[in-house]
Amino acid sequence: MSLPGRGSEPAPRGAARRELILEAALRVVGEVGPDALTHRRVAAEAGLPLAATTYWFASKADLLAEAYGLAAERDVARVRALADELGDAGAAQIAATLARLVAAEVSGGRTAVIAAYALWIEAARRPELRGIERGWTDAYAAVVEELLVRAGTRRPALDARLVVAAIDGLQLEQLARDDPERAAERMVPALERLVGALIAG
Amino acid sequence: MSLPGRGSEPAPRGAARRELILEAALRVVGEVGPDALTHRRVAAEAGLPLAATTYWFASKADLLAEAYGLAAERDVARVRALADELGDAGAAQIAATLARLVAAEVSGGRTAVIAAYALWIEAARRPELRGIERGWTDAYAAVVEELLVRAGTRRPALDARLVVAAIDGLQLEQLARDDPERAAERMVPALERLVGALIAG
DNA sequence: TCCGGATCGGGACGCATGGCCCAATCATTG
DNA sequence: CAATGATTGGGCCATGCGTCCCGATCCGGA
Repeated sequence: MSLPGRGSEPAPRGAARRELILEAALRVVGEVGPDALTHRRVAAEAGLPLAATTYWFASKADLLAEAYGLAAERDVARVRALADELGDAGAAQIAATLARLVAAEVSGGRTAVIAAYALWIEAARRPELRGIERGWTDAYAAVVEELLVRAGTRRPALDARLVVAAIDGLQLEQLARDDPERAAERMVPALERLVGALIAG
Repeated sequence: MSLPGRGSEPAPRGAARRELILEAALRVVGEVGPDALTHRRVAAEAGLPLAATTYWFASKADLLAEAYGLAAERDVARVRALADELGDAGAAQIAATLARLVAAEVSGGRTAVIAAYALWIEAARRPELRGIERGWTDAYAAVVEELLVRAGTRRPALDARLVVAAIDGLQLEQLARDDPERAAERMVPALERLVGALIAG
């Protein structure tokens, strides 16, 4: 999304602001919702003057789309890092580690997770956002597929989609619970069961 | 939610309005989002005067909660009816039928499905709504569990949760696509694979 | 038939908030 | 030490909201 070019300039004074604003936007989306994404609120959340948001983003739609892309980028990077770490672990290991990652997101980064799904819903309503969502989901699935191949699946693509779908459903389930700290103990067995069954079959 | 007592009175003039308003509210939530749930908009959507919504519902929170309950009630009724129809079908049959049902929802009742997930997200933000969501998910899972037991699962509760999670994730995936009419052909193989693997293992 | 409470309808007030825009200010460069 | 572009502050105007109010209408019981 805003990847190309980053790092070339040392982010003088403005570019850093840009990211500050995007992060504030994600926080607002997570805490209140996309409809609350007003210039004023985002600026306040970022601790910046009102004009800062209108200055850096042409429209609210731009701001939303870029924030969406940033969230996707970061999330995919997180799984990819985990996949690289995992090396050639077994099925159970993979499932448990993956489950612990997503459970940690739901416990610790609750707002970010809520923002992710809120944006997903928004993409369902606005076609121009769907590309971002599909990119996110596909990239995520690609990493999972890689893991499942190492574990020995016979239907890599299909199984990866299933695992990703299950992760999303389980995360959603956890979001409606009051004890996020127990997310891991609920998700680990579920994913172990799922991956185990898929590998076996 | 509004189950008890329904059917006893023939829904005079007011009670019908009440439901009309709730349906309009769900439509608004699906099309625009929960933040757009204002008296004016809901009244307009229902084709009723502004005063109608304030008359029948004390607050927006009440309206939202009752609409949420209604959506849950109807959705669960739909799966239950399907489960009753299915009788003692095999695993593949169960998976395919279930997949076709949820695919049909995403194709035909897109707005309602979006509303369902939008409300779910809202429940993640507001603890007072979480009970409704858990009731919905649990009731749904109970029906699925019944089906899976008939199919011969060894881990009914866990597998039911997994199937429900996968359904949610897959529905969400479909919502971000532009060709909802193909939802069935994407969901049927996935659920068949999932249920097959779970039964086998 | 008549009555009183329930129900319905339209409108007006006051308030909060949003996007937009412009003039003032600041920082860096040449 | 200008000059140019980045940045900020704040005001303007429109929109939309919740709430309240009062009169019209309906309906079942006395």
